[in-house]
Amino acid sequence: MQIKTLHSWDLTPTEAVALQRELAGRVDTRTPLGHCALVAGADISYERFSPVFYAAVVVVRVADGAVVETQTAIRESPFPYVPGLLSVREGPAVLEAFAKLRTIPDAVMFDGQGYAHPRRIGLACHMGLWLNLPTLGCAKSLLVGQARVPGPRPGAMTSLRDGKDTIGKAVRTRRGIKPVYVSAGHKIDLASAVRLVLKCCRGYRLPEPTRQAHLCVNSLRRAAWIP
DNA sequence: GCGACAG
DNA sequence: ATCTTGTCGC
Repeated sequence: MQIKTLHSWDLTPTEAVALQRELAGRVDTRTPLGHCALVAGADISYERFSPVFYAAVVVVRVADGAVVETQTAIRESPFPYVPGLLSVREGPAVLEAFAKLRTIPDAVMFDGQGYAHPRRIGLACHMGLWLNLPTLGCAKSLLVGQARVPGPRPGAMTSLRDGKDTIGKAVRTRRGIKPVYVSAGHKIDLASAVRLVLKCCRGYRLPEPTRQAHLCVNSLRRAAWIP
């Protein structure tokens, strides 16, 4: 798919924060999501102490969970892990994989936060601006905010709040496991994001698109392993 | 100043 | 994120 350049990625941490502050105003977290037949999941994997990133985007058919298309990219990232600046570290590699995609998904899920971010522009929001597609964040742990533990049954949820703002939802996707934290990315509202995550869960903690992307990047990394 | 801190 | 085997529980 064609991706229009939004800005340079050659940033210092300070510049990255300034960029987030100006981009945050362009994020749309109020639009209800339309029908979704194809949902993509994106993820990154790498070896400890290595700057080489293995990225993948997997398009899944919501109806049956089948993988429709997979694209990958292997790329170095000079940017360190800084809480709150994950998109600057992982974004370039993820976008390279998206550029190779031929199937345009109806929505994209990211392994990390969307709106539930200190400046309300986590990985999913930032990628949504670049891709100009509906996106959402489905994280395994919290960056900011607090939520009560949701009930034990799948589908149970509680609000994730930061001060007075509701920034996401803690969602139980499976019984007996820790909840995931869902937040809107771009061109989607929170209710739609939660609905889609639950609709994409097929017996595992993580929704199928994200789970498949995770499996993909790990096998890609191991396949590239050269002792 | 201290603690927290997506992946 | 990654380093790592078996093991307790739904």
